[in-house]
Formats: sequence, structure tokens, C-alpha cells
Amino acid sequence: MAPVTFPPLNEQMDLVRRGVSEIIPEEDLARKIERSITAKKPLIVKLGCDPSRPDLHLGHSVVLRKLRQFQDLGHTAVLIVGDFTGMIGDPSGKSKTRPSLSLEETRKNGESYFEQARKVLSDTNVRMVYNSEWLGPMSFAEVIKLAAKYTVSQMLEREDFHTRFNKEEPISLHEFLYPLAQAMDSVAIESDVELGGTDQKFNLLVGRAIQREFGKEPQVILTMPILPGTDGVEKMSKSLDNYIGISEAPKEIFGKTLSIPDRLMYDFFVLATNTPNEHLAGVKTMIADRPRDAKRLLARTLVTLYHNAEAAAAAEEEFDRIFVKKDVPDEMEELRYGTLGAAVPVLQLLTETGLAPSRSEARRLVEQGGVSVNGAKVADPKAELTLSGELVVKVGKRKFLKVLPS
RNA sequence: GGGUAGGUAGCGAAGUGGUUAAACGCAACAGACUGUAAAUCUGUCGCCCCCGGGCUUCGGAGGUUCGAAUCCUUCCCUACCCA
Repeated sequence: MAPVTFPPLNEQMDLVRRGVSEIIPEEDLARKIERSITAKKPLIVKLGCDPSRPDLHLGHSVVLRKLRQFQDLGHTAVLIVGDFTGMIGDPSGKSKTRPSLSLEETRKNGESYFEQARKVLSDTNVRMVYNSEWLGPMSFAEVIKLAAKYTVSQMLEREDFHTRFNKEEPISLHEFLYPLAQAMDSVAIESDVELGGTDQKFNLLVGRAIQREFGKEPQVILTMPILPGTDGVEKMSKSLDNYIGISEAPKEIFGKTLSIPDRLMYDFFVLATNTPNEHLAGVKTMIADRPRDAKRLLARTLVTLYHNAEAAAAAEEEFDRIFVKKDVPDEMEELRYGTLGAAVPVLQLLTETGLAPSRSEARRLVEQGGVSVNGAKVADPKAELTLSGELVVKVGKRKFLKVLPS
């Protein structure tokens, strides 16, 4: 290891404080940083990741970016893959279909998470660990001992627990164990700092309490604001389908960004881009004066972040072509279907190519004027199409398929 | 173990024998409009033929009835109270 030098305390604190919701307790963070400078020893900054949903989006990026800042200051990022809890699965609540993952699956998802997280993180000072390593060997007696360190009322302080409790909704016993398991992760890796969204505050605090119980120095917790989804109301999440994925195609990132409500623009700039602090005031006035340009700037910035500037320019161009000029994209999915010269009823074409899930739905789309072929609207559900070469089928505003006879 | 209240379409939530494919809200989809895939407005929103209509749905399985989401039996699941 090369000798480590860290930026001075104030500089570190300024960077770390940017965009955060809470640092608890802030004095302890200052103390830890100071100590790391004198001891030339990086802090261990922990971030837990859920191996069941390996698709990362801008919401995840908020906290990952904060982790990256710690890396840039010379500290060590530790990503904890919750493979142990993933293997147990969570049969509670409504998602009874949620399967418990096999070890291989959690590993694979962990790798995929890591792979994507690398778009944000630096490769040089990051560690990825699986919590089955220390949670797996725990005996039942040890688990009971751990459970004895926290009370039911303390658990019920967590907002979602007490609301569910008051609404008489089920809470499985093992759900109480998850915060403790997460806390054990902090004990195991001796984290100095744990990052999370504000919704993680409770779990992170449990980590402090349990670390103390195990005779370790409690971690500092640092929470980041929750990034709203494209709907502007709910938290960005995959299950609500209001997310912008960091691995999505440029045109998707671009288009989805333009669809966010205007009032979200500033938060996105602050939390999801690298826009330097000193430029934020300018961004703010731009949002007020030229919302259209500001939103396009945001969209381009995000595409550039996860792809590159050329991709951003191309995405913008394509967006204009499709939605402003109502033209067709220059590249689209192609499908071999039918034989040259054959006549196919529209409804059949739509269902058999997967553009519509059922004939009723296909009929509805046609009747509502949502279907066009080679630029001409098909309004009659009984219409037949002749497969005379290339057919560009458009369904709704943004589903395109090029059908080629085989 | 005993008691009570529940389990309805993606979600929330009406409906307690026929006029209920099932109100209403949200989400979703289409159209108009727009700088936008935002907002707003209009329409659609089980499947099949679509003029009319046909078929399969209301935790599971049986049953009563000309007819059941609605009544009965039984099983499964959830919460609360009592023990």
C-alpha cells in the first residue's frame, strides 16, 4: 500500500456534508476523520446493497455518489451484499411470490450490482463482501443473544413497523431480525461510517447500538435524501416503474428525464449529477427562466454521466425526431414475420408480434387511433396488411417495430 | 384453545341472491394538447366474436338454488381480543 495522505479536515467535511440529509453525530465524524488523518488510516465506509433487485437506478446513485466522494478523499468503500438475508427470502407481506434466492443467484446479483456500481464508484479503494460470511456461522444461541439486545418497543419505533402494527397488518418476527442482521454487518467490518437513504435511518441507528453492545466504536450514520421517481411523488423504485436506470439506453435516460415534473429538476441536479456547488445557483435561475433548456441540460448531463457526450447528443436528436417531429427512430427492433406478399389482419399481427397482449387490447389500440403502419394510421380493426417488404409498425407514442417478411 | 373482524380485478376500496364483468379512487394504456413520456382534458382498462352477444372471474374445494362475489359446509390465510 502506498502511503496515504488525506485532505485537511475542513475540506473533507465540506465535501461530505454536500447534499446530505443528516450526519449523526456530526462531531464524531469530524473526530474520526481527524484521527484517520493523523493515523494515515482510511475510514471504513459501509453501504449495504440488496441482492434481489440488481438493476440500479438514479435513486441508488445518490448514495453511491456519496460513497464515491469518500473514496475520492482516500477512504475505503465497503459494499456489503446481503446474500444471507437474500437466501432466507422474505415471505412476509404481499410479495408471497418473492423467491428465496440460491447462493449462486445472490452471488450473481451481487456481481451485477458491483458491475453497475462501478459506473459511479472508483475501482481503487473498494471492497465487496458477502454477509453470509459472518451471519451464516452464527448459532441459534448467538442469534437469541443478539435479539436480546433490542426490545420490541424499540423495534416498533421504526415508522413502517408502527404504522403496520397500528393498521393491524402482519409483521413477521424475522422482519425484526433484519435490522439486527444489518447491524451485525457493521460489527463484522468495523465500519466507521454507514451510508443510506433517510428511510434507512432506523436500521443505521440500530447498527450504532449493536456495535456498542459488542464493544466496538459506534459508526457515524449519514443519510441522503430520497430521490423521487419520474412521477414526482413516490420514491424512485423499480417496482413502481418510476425509475431511470443507470444501465439504460441513452434514449431511455434522456426521454425519462424529460418526463419528470419541472419542480424536481433542481433536486436531480443536486443529488444525481456532478454539477459543482458553485454552478448550482446558475442552474436554479436557468430552471426558473428556461425550464425547457434546463431539463434538456439535465437529461444530457445524465446521459453523459452514464454513457458519453456523443450518446447524449444522439439521444436528444432522436428524441426530437420522434416526439417533436413525430418521425420514426433510425434504429428499431426488427422482427421476421410471415411470408412476403401474405395478407395479415392487423389484430393478428399486433398480438403475434407481442405489440399487444390480447386481441381485445389490440382492437382497443386500433380503435383509439394508436396504431400506424409505415406512417399511415390504421383505424379499422378488420384491416389486413400486406407483407410487401418492410413494415414499420408504431403502437402508441413510443413503441416501434420493424416487421420483415421471412 | 375460545371469540370477533376480514380475504373482491395491478393496488386501495364498494357491493351481502338476479338489473354486477362487478361502483369509486389510484396506477396503467390510447387520443388531444404541450418544451416534455409533466400538467390538463377525453376515452379505454377480464377474455372471445364485436351490432347484438358469448365465455371465465370475487382466498381454495364442495354444496343449496332456475340463478351466488353475495346462502351453507369445509379447508387455507391475516389482524385484534380473551386464555
